Amino acid sequence: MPKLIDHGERREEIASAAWRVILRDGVGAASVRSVAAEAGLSPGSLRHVFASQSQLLAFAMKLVIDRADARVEALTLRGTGLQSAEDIVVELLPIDEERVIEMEVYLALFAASGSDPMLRDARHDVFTRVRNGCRRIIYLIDHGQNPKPEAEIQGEVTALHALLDGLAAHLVWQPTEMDADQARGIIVSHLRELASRRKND
Amino acid sequence: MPKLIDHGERREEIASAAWRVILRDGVGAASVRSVAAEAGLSPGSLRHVFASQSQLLAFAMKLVIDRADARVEALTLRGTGLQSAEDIVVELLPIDEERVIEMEVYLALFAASGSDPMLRDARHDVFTRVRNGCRRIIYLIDHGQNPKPEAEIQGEVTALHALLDGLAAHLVWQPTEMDADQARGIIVSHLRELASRRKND
DNA sequence: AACTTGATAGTACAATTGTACTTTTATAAT
DNA sequence: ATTATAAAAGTACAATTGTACTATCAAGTT
Repeated sequence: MPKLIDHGERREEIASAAWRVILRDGVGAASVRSVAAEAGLSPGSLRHVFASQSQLLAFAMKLVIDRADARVEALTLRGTGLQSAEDIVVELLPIDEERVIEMEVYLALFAASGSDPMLRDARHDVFTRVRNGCRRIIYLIDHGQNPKPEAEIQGEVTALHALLDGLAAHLVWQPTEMDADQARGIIVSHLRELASRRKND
Repeated sequence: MPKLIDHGERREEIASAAWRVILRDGVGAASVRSVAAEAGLSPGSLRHVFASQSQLLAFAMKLVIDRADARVEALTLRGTGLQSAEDIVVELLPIDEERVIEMEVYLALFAASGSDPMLRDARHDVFTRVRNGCRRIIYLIDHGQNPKPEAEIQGEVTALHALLDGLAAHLVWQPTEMDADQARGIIVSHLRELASRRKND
């Protein structure tokens, strides 16, 4: 029997090396060679784990959401639905360096996914998971209220998702014009207005 | 004296060829050669007009906003501030094919601008122009109301801008999950709530 | 008609890319 | 100790890249 390697772990190592390259030099520079060098591997070794560049980048994209999911799951939720919703949403914003890195990679790969079938699949998967997170948040706010028609809930989920991604994009791409406190304030007041509107009707 | 060419017009021709390439094959495929071929020119000719690839892509990015600006300027504004604001915002959303194309190019270049100095400048310029458009919209809604503290207006401008870009991104990247009517509805109800909140206090 | 000069075409080159392939190394079962 | 085999390294190759360069074309001034 030969040497055996934990493929899952190795994949994460390589993907995080890809993150570093994307952060430093952009998606365009994330070639098989440069990522392999960043990970301290030979291109041949990398190819042993990821059969193609698309696979590598798709994995790197999904890893972003895995990490965010893990952080949200680890949250101990506070009292009211609104408070918990705020905690979750804030966790999804790129408010510290670690989260900025993740978000930058997320957006770069999203925008670069173009027509590559593998990246398109990953993009759709990631989009759906974030959308579901937004749905959970809206349900949390709804908790204890009169149930609303599904169509209205859909609209609110969609709006929250768009606002969240827009804020994230601005935080990453124009940090001089948007800072974490501002973004947090916008999201929190959006949720509060939503909750108070619910109470009033 | 030799043949003289309208450089401005030629630049727009080449930039729109670049748009087509970016749409068809993604930003990564927008090489000097492929864009030249799409425009029916030789790479040498293209280089005569754009000294580098960065210049070409930066120009292509700014052209998107020039077009959108022109459309907004051409609008004959309707009655109340709120109605006009709605007209403008809707004009900025990618609701038909022409606008989808523009937005796709806008986002692709935005995300690819990474650390290229020329693209960074163009990105900042474009961001500022959209931000100013949002400011104009908020002022339109404010029109005739009690003037609000500047800080509050800033927050509303920032939020509107983020929501707008987020909706645009989803329309372009996940058209199956977000359609033009939905996006328009979200933006319009956002503006209406904003206006009614103004009236109440 | 000759010429000047911008516009265009074409070619060349070094660098980098994704992928395929072969060789070497290391480890666990026999 | 031998061996089977996964992992890693290394090499090769065709294709594409940005840019530089030279040659050709065309138009308007003289």
